[in-house]
Amino acid sequence: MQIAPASNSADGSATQRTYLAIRRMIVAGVIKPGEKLKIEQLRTRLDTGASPIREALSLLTSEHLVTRIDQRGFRAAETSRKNFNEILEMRCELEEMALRKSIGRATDAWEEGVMLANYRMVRARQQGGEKFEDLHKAFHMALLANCDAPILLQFCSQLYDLNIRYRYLAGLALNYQKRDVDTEHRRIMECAIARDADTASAELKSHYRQTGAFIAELIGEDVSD
Amino acid sequence: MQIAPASNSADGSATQRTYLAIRRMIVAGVIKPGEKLKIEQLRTRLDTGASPIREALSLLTSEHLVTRIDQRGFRAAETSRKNFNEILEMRCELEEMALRKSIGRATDAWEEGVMLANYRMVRARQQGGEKFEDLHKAFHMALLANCDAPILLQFCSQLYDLNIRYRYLAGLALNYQKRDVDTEHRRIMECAIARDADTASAELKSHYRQTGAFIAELIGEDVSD
DNA sequence: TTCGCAAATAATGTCGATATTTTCCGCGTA
DNA sequence: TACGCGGAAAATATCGACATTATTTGCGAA
Repeated sequence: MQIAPASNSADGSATQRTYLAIRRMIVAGVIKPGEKLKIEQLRTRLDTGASPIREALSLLTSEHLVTRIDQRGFRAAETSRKNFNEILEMRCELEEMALRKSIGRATDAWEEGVMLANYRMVRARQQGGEKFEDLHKAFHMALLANCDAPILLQFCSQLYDLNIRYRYLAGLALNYQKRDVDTEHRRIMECAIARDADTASAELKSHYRQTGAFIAELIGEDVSD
Repeated sequence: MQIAPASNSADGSATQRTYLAIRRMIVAGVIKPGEKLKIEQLRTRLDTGASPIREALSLLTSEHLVTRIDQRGFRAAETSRKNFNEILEMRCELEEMALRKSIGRATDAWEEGVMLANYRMVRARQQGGEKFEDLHKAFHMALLANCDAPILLQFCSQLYDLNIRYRYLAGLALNYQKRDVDTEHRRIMECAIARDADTASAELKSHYRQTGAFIAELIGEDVSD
């Protein structure tokens, strides 16, 4: 098995770097919901021209992290409880689909990939580095990676980022330690590797909904849904 | 009820126009799968600068209509039977979700919107204009429009375009007349308006799968899935 | 003839400048 | 004081030009 290195972020074109940088800032809450994204401002901040920024923002618009109003520029997407609920629900539906497919086509290589991703994630938490969140996503994506449905996979990835944004905004990277999240992850992984799609799906959704319920409370905002 | 005009395509920024123009060309098969999309070429063809084209292509990349290889430019996305099957399946799943939500929240205004969209679509076919395909999409989207889940709706819209591309490539805008598609549409609409979510979903999926099976055959290509 | 290397060609990606549009501010009027 | 109308300032969107990278072409050697 070819072990992939832990993704370099310094490579690639200016557009790619800019895209990743802005996305990171929005997801991590450095840029707040609704905040204006001025080209000039980003230009100096990221030390690049207008074109890469514009392209990056266009991409982010497709991903619902940025909204665009014609002739009036870009803004970080607004957040709302309703939006959060939709993301959570969609995630449960689509990840279940992907997980079942993944398990249905299980191979040794996939198993190993999941195992490795879990190991890296757990280690990162113990070491307390900043890498944890990326590896957390990598673990969840590794579970789905075998589904052989690129579009579905991309939807899941997108929804993951939208969801994690709320976690950052709620400011509870810490809260994780209270629940025994490592155990939850291990249970999901073990069910998946044991080819038990029903239990794995149930555990996965429960995992998401527990975190989800907690965050939903913190969002304040009365609005209906 | 406010009756919306049948969408102007000449308005908006250069980026918007460019985006719509290129998307239309790819979806309609004027640009073939895998074809190189040279900036210079598009620049003269659409009479605009490089920036709007680049932005438009970035957007289309997110929608799986264009692929990008770093430092090597853009190409129209490849097609394959496997890709088609994924699109079809995703569409059935997601549109069912959206339709059920839409019906669950049914209102008079929504009913009227569906009715109107159907009327316009049927009329366009009879008159044989080029507007039919747009109005066909408008009808299907009208069914889902009430779901109150913007992300889901966008996924459906995206998948619709990906799917219809295969119909164009198979070259059977005509084939439609053989089956009584108007009746299928009417049945779906009537079930939806009658708040019968189960039957409506079943009819909708059957509608897609009938067309889908027909197209899948025409794709040739042996490949596994 | 075929292969590989190197120059020429072409295309991408990026930058800085400009025209157009929006936004902000202050002034005059009811 | 409140309102609306300009005009100034700022920001967006777009263009044309340039640097960098890929691709093709042609030449020489095995």
